[in-house]
Amino acid sequence: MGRQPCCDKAGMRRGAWTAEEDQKLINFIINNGIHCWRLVPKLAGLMRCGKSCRLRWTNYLRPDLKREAISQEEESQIIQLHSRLGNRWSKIASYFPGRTDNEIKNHWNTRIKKRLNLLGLNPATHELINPPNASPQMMIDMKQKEIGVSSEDKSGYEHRIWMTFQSMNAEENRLQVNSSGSCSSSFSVQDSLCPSSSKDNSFPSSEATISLDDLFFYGNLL
DNA sequence: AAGAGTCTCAACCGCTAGTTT
DNA sequence: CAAACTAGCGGTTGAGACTCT
Repeated sequence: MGRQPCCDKAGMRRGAWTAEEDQKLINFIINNGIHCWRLVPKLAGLMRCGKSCRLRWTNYLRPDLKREAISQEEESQIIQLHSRLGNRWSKIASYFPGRTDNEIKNHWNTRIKKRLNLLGLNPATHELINPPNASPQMMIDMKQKEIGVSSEDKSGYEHRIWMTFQSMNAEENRLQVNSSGSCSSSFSVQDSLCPSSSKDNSFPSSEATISLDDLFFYGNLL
């Protein structure tokens, strides 16, 4: 025989929490702390299951939660972390004090994911999906490491996407594209390190536009 | 003004790893 | 050791808000 069930599901309230329920939960946790979620609803006088109380507290009532919208910097960080960690939302959230895994997951699913799709990027892998007119050479010579999309708004805030590549024979490079399609690259690969098979033997140089012109097309879509 | 379509996000569901009996 | 539970996680849903026509 195992332990007692956490709650009797019959008679439990579900759905949106009322202000009164919130206050009961806050008061209880402030006065007693959190020891066992199973007992919280009973002791706090709530007709909710412990799981529901835990979720309400961690995602909404905790006093250390940030209330403001996710910033552009945070969004960039989320994209970078997601490229490394995948959908491990709690792990990603641990890098953002005051943010919850649910909040970051929602932001990803409703905004970032959509934008990556628009850019022709696979949100799961962050890699380009069939870029139009992509140079096969680029795909061979360059291994995409990370890609990010800065947020934009309707008040004319600059759209910006960036990609970090690891050239097969060279150091890491970073390239940024803004919404107008112009490019500010920071390639710093020396000629001697360039693959001999590249078109002009100077690929990718700081002047190289390579076939990332294709990428500018995406920039204009933002 | 109103109906339809879209978006947001709080809350729930189902699963898993670890714990307790 | 097995059964049953807890806490936490990621996926999904749906009500309400918002936007468009």
